[in-house]
Amino acid sequence: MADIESTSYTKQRILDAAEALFAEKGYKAVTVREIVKTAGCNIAAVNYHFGQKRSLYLQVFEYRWIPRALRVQEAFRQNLEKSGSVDTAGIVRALALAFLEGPLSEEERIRHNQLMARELAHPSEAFELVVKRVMRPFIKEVLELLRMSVQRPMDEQELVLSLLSIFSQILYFSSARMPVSLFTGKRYTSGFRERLCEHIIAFSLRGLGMGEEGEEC
Amino acid sequence: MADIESTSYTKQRILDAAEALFAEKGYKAVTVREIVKTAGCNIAAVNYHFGQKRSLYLQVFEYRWIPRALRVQEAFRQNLEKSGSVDTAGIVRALALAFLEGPLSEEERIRHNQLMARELAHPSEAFELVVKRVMRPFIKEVLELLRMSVQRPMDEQELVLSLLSIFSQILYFSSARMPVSLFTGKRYTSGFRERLCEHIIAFSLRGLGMGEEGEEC
DNA sequence: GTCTATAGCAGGATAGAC
DNA sequence: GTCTATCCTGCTATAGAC
Repeated sequence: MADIESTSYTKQRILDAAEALFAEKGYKAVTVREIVKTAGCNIAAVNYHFGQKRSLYLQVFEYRWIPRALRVQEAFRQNLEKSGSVDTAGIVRALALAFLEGPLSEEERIRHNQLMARELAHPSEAFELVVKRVMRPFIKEVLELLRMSVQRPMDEQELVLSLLSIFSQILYFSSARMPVSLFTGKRYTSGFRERLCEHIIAFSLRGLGMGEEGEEC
Repeated sequence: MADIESTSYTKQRILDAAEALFAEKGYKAVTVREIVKTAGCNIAAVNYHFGQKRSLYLQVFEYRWIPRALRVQEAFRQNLEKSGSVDTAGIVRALALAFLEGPLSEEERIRHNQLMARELAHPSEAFELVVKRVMRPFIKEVLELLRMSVQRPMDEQELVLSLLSIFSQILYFSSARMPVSLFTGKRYTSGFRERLCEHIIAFSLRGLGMGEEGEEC
């Protein structure tokens, strides 16, 4: 991540274009021609910088997705620190805020979550990388925090499943925007996003068996 | 749906093969050649029966996905009837059971949910059809039931969002099997599926603000 | 490091025999 | 209604000039 920033500007443009297109349409549905057209360069540039389409896809994760995921994790830690007390409510709120309002622009967040939703549904080599470098350490970290804070008796498996329930909502509400808009009758304005965030926090906290506590965003 | 059963056997085989492949790989990633190879027929048969690839995709929804979704809805109603009292716990349980253990074979259910997950992430004309004929009426039906049964004061929007939270978990736990297995350390045996089902029911019931009630599957 | 040109192949779709 | 044979487009990937 340090050296890639010093490399060719064209390479950066290709990575950006590729990520946006892969997120929107999926690997197979995107053509290299489309990518270079968006990036404003020639088709041979992809081969020069990445060798082949597949390795471009993997490097999108390596140099774009993973660093961004680490920024989200860092935001979670900062949210937690700001909230002072490390209780369950604080953890869930810090999680939801980091993933739904966090350090990413709205566009970046959609791209980020869609790319992940695609890998979840159809894991590839990229997924292994993400599990190892991002998900496994983060899940471990959050589980440890939750384990200490949760009051109600709860075995390890229930804790893991509850965390996955929380992630499932975060992913759903940020990936499946169309059905959410359809059934709530609301467009994704910033006010509505805050409302969604509050809902996920409240629903999940109760789901974890914590009564109502702080409710402001 | 009545007349399609009387049509050519080849047409049925193509629909079956196409659905399985579209669910697994997505529209663009599947080739017509692959479909006819799986269906054991010739490539010209697709053109004869469906005109073009796109309309084959749409007819998969028309003649396979939608009828199956209606069977799941019917299972929900029967679950509800069996449970006797129409309280919130009964509704949530009937929902989760219909979608996660319901009338579909394990294979059918994965296919069904993956196809939906794909449409959610990238809605096409098929999604409009599904919204109109399946989702909108069903959401309306379940919302009405919930509205009558929920005790705690809850506005209409909160009710809709809570229902979506429940669906998000159902979809996640049946589509994202790999990460779920990874982080729980469990394979998707029938015992584990029951455990997941119980988790979703318990988490969602608490999420809706109902305390613990019946807990057997 | 970026381009043009092109090889080589796989895809969707169709014509026409049976 | 199902087949074989074929058209043509658009894809990835590379060779080679600049």
